[in-house]
Amino acid sequence: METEYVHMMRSLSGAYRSEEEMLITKGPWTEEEDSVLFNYITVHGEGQWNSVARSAGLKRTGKSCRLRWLNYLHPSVRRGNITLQEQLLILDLHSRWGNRWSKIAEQLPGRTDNEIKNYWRTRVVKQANRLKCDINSKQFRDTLRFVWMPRMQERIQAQASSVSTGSNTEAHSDPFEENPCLLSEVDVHVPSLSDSSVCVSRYSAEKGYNPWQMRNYSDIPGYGFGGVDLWTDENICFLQQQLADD
DNA sequence: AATCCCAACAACCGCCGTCAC
DNA sequence: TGTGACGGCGGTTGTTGGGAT
Repeated sequence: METEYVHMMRSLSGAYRSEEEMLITKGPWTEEEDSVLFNYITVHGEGQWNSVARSAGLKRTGKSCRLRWLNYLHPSVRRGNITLQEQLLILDLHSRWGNRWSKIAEQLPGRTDNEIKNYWRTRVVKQANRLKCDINSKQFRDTLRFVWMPRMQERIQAQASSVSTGSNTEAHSDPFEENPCLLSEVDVHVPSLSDSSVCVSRYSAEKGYNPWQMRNYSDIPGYGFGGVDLWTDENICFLQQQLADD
C-alpha cells in the first residue's frame, strides 16, 4: 500500500506520468473521504464512478470509490464474524462454483465478494496448507463436502435447537437465524445438497459409520466443536485423519 | 517493555467483457 | 470494424493489531 511518503517521493522524482496521476490518493480511506463519498452517493446515486470521484472532489480513482462503497460504505454491508451458516454456505457454493466470489456473495446477504475471498484464503486455504493438501485436489474437496459440511450442518441444527429451548445467548444479528429459509432458498437455485447426502451415506458406510444408526455425529471419532470457528486444532486433526484414511 | 510473528482485512492491480462512438 | 472508456471480477499485496516470546 502506498504511503504518503512514497507518494511524495514519486512526485519529487517525476515518476508520475501526468499531473492528474500525481493528484491521485492511494492507501487507506480517511473518515473525511468516506463522508464525502457517502454523502455524494446518497444524493446522486451509484454508478459512473469516474465522474463520482471527480464531481465529489475526491482524489481517488473511480475504481477505488466503487470498491470503497461496495465493500465498506454501502448500508447493506454486514460487519462482524462469519457465522456457521455462512461458513457452510461458502463451502457448499465454492464446491459448486469455484472461485466465483461475486456469485457466491450474492447468496450471502450483506457479505462482499472481498470478504468471502478473504475468508477462503485465510481459513480454508490455510488449513489445506496445514494439512499439506492441495486445495483443488478431489480428495480435499470430497472430504470437505462429504465429511466436513455434514458436520457443520449438524452443528447448526444443534445451535438452532438450543435457540428454541432458550439456551442460546447469542445476539440474533444473523440473517439465517432470523430467516432459516435462506439456506434452503439457495438450494432451490443450485443443485440440491441432497446429492451430497447420498454420498455422505456412501462415504460413511465405507468408513464403517452408519449415519442412520448414529444418534449424532459424536459417533464419529474426533467430532466436537469448541467455538463458532470450526477450524480448531481438534477438527483439523480429524480432517487429517480422514484424508490419511483415503 | 521490546520485538517478532501471524491472522485478518482493506485496498490495489491487471485482465477481460461490454458499450458507445 | 476498431478503439477507448468504463466497470466488474479475481488475484495479490500492504497494513495493522494482537498474541507469543
